[in-house]
Amino acid sequence: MLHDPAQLDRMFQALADPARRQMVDRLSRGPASVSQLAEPLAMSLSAVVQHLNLLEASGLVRTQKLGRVRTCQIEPTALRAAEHWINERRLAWERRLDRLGEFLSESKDET
Amino acid sequence: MLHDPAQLDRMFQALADPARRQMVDRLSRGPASVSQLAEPLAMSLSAVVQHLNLLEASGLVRTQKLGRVRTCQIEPTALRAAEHWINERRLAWERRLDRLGEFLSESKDET
DNA sequence: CAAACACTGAAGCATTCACTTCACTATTGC
DNA sequence: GCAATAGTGAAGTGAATGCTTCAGTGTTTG
Repeated sequence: MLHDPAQLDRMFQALADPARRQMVDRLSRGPASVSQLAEPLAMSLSAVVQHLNLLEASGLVRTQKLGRVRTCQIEPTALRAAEHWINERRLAWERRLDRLGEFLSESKDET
Repeated sequence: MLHDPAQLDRMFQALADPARRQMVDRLSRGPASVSQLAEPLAMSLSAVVQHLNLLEASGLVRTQKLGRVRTCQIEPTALRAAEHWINERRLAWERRLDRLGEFLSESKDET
């Protein structure tokens, strides 16, 4: 399920930028062309393309060009990998807390 | 559930660095002091403290100082917020795919 | 009390980032 | 074929990042 650490790195790096997250957000509602992605963003088309290339390199977005328009869509597997990383750490922590809680209430029973 | 966009920004920013993710990973297995966090990392203590301060500002980690040692632990609510952001986008995309699939198989039925 | 310990903070420095502009290449529509 | 469209690529710039070193500050411990 894509546990390549370098890939994970590029993914979190990609998600770190607000403009890129906004692009992912837009794409989560359906595919879009580069100019459509650019439209709500207060920056040049060129800047958007640079962000997009990063998103593609990170695996979060896939694009294909038909004629002169590049259509972009979300790659859910990559999103799932990032989600999974966070989830595992959080669960590890929470399981630890649970065990600690049990331990405390048990040792309370033993006078 | 902490939807402050600036906070989300700081969180993803914090997760973007491999050293900081390694620190979070370590903390998911239980609390640690600054020097314990620093131990596996190939950088100065000072650098680690700088990362740690970022992690704390992002809300991902909480610390408290007793005597001369600062003990750090994970703040699972923050992790959950990041997880949630990703999850929502992924689900939106997947629901869209599902609807599309239904639509296609339905229109196949109508000759 | 002195030395060791566990950080903390400021300054500096090299690299990376997020842009910009401008020039350029394919497509498409008239 | 020519103009408009959709995007690409390279170079440059200023700000942000990720370190380093070094000089502290409190806190324990022998």
